[in-house]
Amino acid sequence: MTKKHAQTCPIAEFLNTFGDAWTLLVIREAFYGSTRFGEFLKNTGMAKNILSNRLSTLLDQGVLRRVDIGERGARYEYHLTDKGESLITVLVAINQWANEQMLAKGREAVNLCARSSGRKLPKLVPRDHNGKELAAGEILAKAGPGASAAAKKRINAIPAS
Amino acid sequence: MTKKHAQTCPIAEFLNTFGDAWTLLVIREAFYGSTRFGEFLKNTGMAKNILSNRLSTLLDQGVLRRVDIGERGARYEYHLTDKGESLITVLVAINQWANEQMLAKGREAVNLCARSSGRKLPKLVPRDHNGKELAAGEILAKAGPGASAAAKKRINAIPAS
DNA sequence: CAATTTTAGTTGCTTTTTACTACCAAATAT
DNA sequence: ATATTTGGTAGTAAAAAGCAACTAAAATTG
Repeated sequence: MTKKHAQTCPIAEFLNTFGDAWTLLVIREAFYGSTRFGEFLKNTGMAKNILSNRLSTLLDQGVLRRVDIGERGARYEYHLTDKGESLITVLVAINQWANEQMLAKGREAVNLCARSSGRKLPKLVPRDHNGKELAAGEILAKAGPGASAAAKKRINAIPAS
Repeated sequence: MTKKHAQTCPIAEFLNTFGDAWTLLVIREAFYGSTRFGEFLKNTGMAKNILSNRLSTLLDQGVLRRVDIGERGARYEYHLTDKGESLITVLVAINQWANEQMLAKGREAVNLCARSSGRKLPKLVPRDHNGKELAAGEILAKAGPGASAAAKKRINAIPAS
């Protein structure tokens, strides 16, 4: 990414770190259990310098942490932090969406399942406080306390219905 | 993005279309109600040629559709298709994650709310079939019918516990 | 309806990023 | 002690992003 988004918007903020072709694949691999540089390399197929660069920013962002496992010197493993583990919801949402919308019916590539039961996870759906499913049109963005003046203006320009 | 991921993995598949700094911002804007080229341009801050390129691929992917609103000739609006609208879950997941993990406490920039009640959406969480919340470690990836041989091998290499 | 302005791009150029290959130092294995 | 693996860095060519200028068609306006 050549320039950072200046917008104070969670989506833009997210894209500043994850808005490229590889970073989420590294996260996927971390969830799959990869910890070593070479594992990430092999399982994603990315170039070494790109992986090196992405690992750095993920460390900087506190999404991964580096553990020294060297017996007679430095040798590292990369592990998800709590912040990183909390990305599971995003990964599940993307996995389910792409399985359903990008792959042919009955041709899901990877299903996420509960370890205990082995059953496929039920589909994540936005709901209101009463548990009622919400369609996209029933959801409204509201500026929060951290929104910039520009963001507030933009958000408030959205018709309330 | 300079090369497409070859992996048959929903995350990789998703990244082939959305793995860049701008595409999800265009989707965000579509949810916020932008429909015209100029609106997307102004509200995202992206370059014209990049927007043009991204709109094309989103049309190709069936995420957006183009509606001719010209009175005496062609003039277009871009609208989310059903496929596009179903991205709402991904957007909600990202919005909630970034609000919580990337912005300072109490400094949320944009909260997604139910239109009917005005209340903030409850946090999306992966659950099992009984509605029990699942931590990242309680979720397991399983190869589906569409997985390539390589993907199957990779997925099956993940320890079942 | 003629002239002006706006919209929605496209084109060409420069800068930045990616992809690829070669190289290297430290850690580990033999 | 030597060989091999691991985890990078450096250099370079190709691709993509960013930016400004240009354009054609549509909409507005007088």
